[in-house]
Parts: sequence; C-alpha cells; structure tokens
Amino acid sequence: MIKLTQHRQVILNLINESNHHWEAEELARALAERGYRIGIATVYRGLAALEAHGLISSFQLADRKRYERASKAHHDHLICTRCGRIEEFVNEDIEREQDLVAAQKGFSITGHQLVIFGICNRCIDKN
Amino acid sequence: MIKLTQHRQVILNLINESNHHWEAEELARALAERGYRIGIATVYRGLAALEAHGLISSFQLADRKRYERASKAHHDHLICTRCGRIEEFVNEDIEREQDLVAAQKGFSITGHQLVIFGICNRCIDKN
DNA sequence: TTATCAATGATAATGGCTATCATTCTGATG
DNA sequence: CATCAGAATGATAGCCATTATCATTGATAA
Repeated sequence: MIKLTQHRQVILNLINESNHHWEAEELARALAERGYRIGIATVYRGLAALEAHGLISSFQLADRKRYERASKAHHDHLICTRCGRIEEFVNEDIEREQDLVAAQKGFSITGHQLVIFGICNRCIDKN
Repeated sequence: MIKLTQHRQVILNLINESNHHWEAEELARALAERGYRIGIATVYRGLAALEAHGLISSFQLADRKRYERASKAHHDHLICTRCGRIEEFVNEDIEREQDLVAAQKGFSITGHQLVIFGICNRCIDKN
C-alpha cells in the first residue's frame, strides 16, 4: 500500500532515531547535513505520506507542524516558551474528561489537541 | 492607556454582540457589509490591540487565529470538523490535572491550548 | 521492453499575517 | 484656538510555512 521509497525510509529513520519533535525545514536541514539531497517538497510530501500511514505522528505548534515517532500510547505536549524544550505526558484523567465533555455536548469525538505552555525548571534555575 | 478609536470600538462591538469565534478576514467582511471601510491591516492591528488589553480573547485553530468575547471564566473549545461549529466548555478537572502535570514535569505553567475535535449531533443526524 | 503510474525536484503560487511608509487623526499643551 | 508629537490608518509589499504545478525520473507489472 504505502510506497516506502529510499527517501521516505531515510526520513522515517531519522525521526525514529530520536525523541525529537521535528519541523519540516529542520528535518530537511538535518538530511542535507547527512548528505541526502532531498527536495523540500519531497520532505513535506514524505512526511504527509508517512503520517497518513501511521508511521509517524504530528501535532500543530503555533504556526507550524511538528513530526515525531509514532508511539503506541497517545500523549500530549508541554512546551517551555523560553527555551523551546518539549516534554510529553500522558494523563488518563484528562482523556476521560474530554470524552465526557464531548458526550455532554453531543459530539462524537475524533481527536484533540492539548499543549501546555510554561517555563521549564532549567530556565527558572537560570534566573 | 489603550486608544479605543472608532474603528476599534466597532470591531469590539461586533465581537461583543455574539458568541461567534471570528477569524480576522471574516470580521473584515462583516464590517464591510455593515458599511465600514476599515483596511485589513487595521483589523489585524485592532484585534491585536484589543486582545493585548484584555478586551477580547483569542485561540489558535489550525492555521488561523479566532477572536471572541473576553469572558471572565476560562474555557476551551470543541469543534465540529464537518460543519465548523464551535462550542465552549469549562472543565475544572482538566484544569487541575494540567496544573499537576506541569508541576510533575517541573514547569511553571503559563497557559494552555485545548481543542477537542469531533462530529456534532446535528451533522450526525443528517446521515 | 514497454506501458503505467507514483515519486521527485525546481519553482511558482497560496494564504494568513506583519512590516513599511506616507498620510491622517487625536489629544495634550501653550 | 493653534500647534505639535505620537499613534492610528490604509495601501501594499513582504514574509514564511506549506501546497500546487509540471516536466522528468523511477519502479512495477504485463
């Protein structure tokens, strides 16, 4: 079904190798540094294809999308607005409450997007 | 402190008059329909100024910002991905859990962004 | 081998939003 | 009331992430 070309395999490997939350241009730069000549449009298309097949996942942060490993467990994100550090978290209570809210409002829930903004302890310690 | 010009007053009134979640271009169109000649840049600047002074509030939905009345109580949004209807909700449990998550991760929380996606009952009934 | 169809790359286009800059408005002061 | 400074405005160019276009390349099946 999915055509996992060499380019896409390289993109997938890079994402799978770390816990990083990649943005498209950043990933393109990393690929270039490693000697791969992959056009920016191909990177965007590859990311979309990989995500469409569940091999990676993404979330929207401000005006741009971030791509990460597809992990089994759903999780949300916590971002430090000072240094940009992103942490992941899982909270079953929040998940359950969201289902309740949707049910109360007569919505059939299909997904959600939760990002918590804050200042991380490293940044706080610097002051 | 804030210069509440006529233009900004008109923008503010329009937003205050309804529960609508306006996007900038949509609001500009509505103003034009009502006979106001307000440049698009002025609309954007006015929205930013009104928000900066707490007279309206906003949230990011996908690639664009939505503006709404500044309500006393914090709330989040539920959006129907089929018809675009937006509902608001308040859930204290979710708020509390977010504080806990941030504390656990050593973050000093400054805000969050929660949008639940789903299909609303009106759309479901149409099938 | 050939036909087919997707992937690719270069680049133009899109769309929301911001910057620029000349002009206009406002309101504080004399 | 006149003047002046700083802010607001409008027209429009620019920015930037992403997508569309289209000619070319590559892979797979017959």
